[in-house]
Amino acid sequence: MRPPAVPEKSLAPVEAPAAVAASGPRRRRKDARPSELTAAALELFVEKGFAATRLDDVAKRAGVSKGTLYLYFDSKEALFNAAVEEGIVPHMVAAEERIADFDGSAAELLRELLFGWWEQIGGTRLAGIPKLVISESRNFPDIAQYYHDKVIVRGRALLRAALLRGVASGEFRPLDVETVIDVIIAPLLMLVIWKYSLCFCGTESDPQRYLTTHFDLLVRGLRPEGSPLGGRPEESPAGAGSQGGEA
Amino acid sequence: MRPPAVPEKSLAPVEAPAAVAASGPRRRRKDARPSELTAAALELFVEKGFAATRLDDVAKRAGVSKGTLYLYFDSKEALFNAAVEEGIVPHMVAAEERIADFDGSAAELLRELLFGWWEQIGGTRLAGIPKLVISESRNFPDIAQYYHDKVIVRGRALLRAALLRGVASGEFRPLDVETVIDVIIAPLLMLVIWKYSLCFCGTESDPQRYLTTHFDLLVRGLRPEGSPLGGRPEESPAGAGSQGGEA
DNA sequence: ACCTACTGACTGACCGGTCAGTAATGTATC
DNA sequence: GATACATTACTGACCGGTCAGTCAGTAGGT
Repeated sequence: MRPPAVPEKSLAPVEAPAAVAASGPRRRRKDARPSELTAAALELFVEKGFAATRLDDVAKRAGVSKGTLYLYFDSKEALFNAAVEEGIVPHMVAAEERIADFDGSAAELLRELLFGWWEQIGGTRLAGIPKLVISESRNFPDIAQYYHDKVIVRGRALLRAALLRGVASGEFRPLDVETVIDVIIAPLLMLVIWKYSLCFCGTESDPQRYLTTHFDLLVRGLRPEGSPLGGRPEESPAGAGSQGGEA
Repeated sequence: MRPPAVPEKSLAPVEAPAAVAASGPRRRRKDARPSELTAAALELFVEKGFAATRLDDVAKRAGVSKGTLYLYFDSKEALFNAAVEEGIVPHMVAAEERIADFDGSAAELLRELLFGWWEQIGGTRLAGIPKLVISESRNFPDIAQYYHDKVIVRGRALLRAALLRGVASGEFRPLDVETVIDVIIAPLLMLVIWKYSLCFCGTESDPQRYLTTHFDLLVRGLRPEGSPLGGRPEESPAGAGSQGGEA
């Protein structure tokens, strides 16, 4: 009836269980399993979306069977929650700690936030999470709410602190702070969304230049009327190597 | 066997066939059907995503049965394509025409592009399309490619023209034009994505202020060193009513 | 021998897609 | 203006494949 040997080798030629391959024959991994599963799930959810991701594929990518998945998670949705949560929270905490004891100008703090975000989130595989949340938030409002509370609110707080510091010191002009925060965040999100959605489209200017241009436009736009470009001297005209891109 | 009168009234209590309701008993609508169906499909695809949208629901919302749907479209994917295409192309053409015979400063042209986009796309139900494309592009690369060719490329061309005009006239400093385009577009896309994904989260600063802040930051960031704020006098400090928003 | 992590065949619901049938409308004939 | 036939827009029960979730059973560890 069914092939006796070669249990699942014939299928899954591409997505071999990368995370697990070298860990002995197979069994006895109760402690490591959940994170292996959430990691595999996160990849596939980002890639295909929630509804189009099959749990068989998640299990296969983690190197186990679907049954095992249900030993650790009650449902597909629970797995989804766990994958998002596990991916996010530790990094938010880390970011807050890094920023807490930062001393420097407001522009430098802003720069640290932007490029630090790229180092820790935007440039890693975690960058798929925003796209995932955006895609699925209508179907999973609680995920969106969780993401909002645990990521958006806290991220905005970090930016708000930097902006208010700049305004207080006179480094920035008076601002509609909350709206400026939106305008700062948007290009960051688009950067990762682009990467996970339309990346193939050729127009792939490198993120460093993109971030630099964004930061440069920003500090020029924020400083008071007639004020010179402050900050470190070594990053002088920044962002614009005159005519960089593909015209 | 089936209820003779009240053909499908009992179902669909919420999503009544709004577009069709008042058009006589029901039949003989061959010409109007396709656009009714694509409109219903677009709404549901935006709302739930492609995979999670059921064709029964699309048909129900358009006030017909699923069978009828297959008289006009070969498959779910064909419906998806048609919905996206029908929603987009006419508006791109219109935008290009409106811009073609625009005379004014580069900043004014930029302003026209931003706010015109909001009038024609961002503020309408078409705004759901970018979210849809982003969510599904991995699963439907041809849709993404189509969107890229017919919307992104042409939209970028409009912005490019405005920026190059400004650089040529000295109104803007020399720029990494392509990257600046990215930075201009990103907040626009995020505005509509936000609306269709995380809108419930309370932080709903109105789009007009958001666009104004974005535009204001932009022209300040783009103008050459030491240049005064040009453009119309009546929009003087713009974007920042000092401390507008919440907190 | 017992435990326990794990398996994978199974099921039941769901949904894309089909098609035989139905009811309006149009048209021909008287 | 009525009756019969033809056409066409549409219906909804049905089918087959897919997949989330289950559970009796297996195999490694102790």
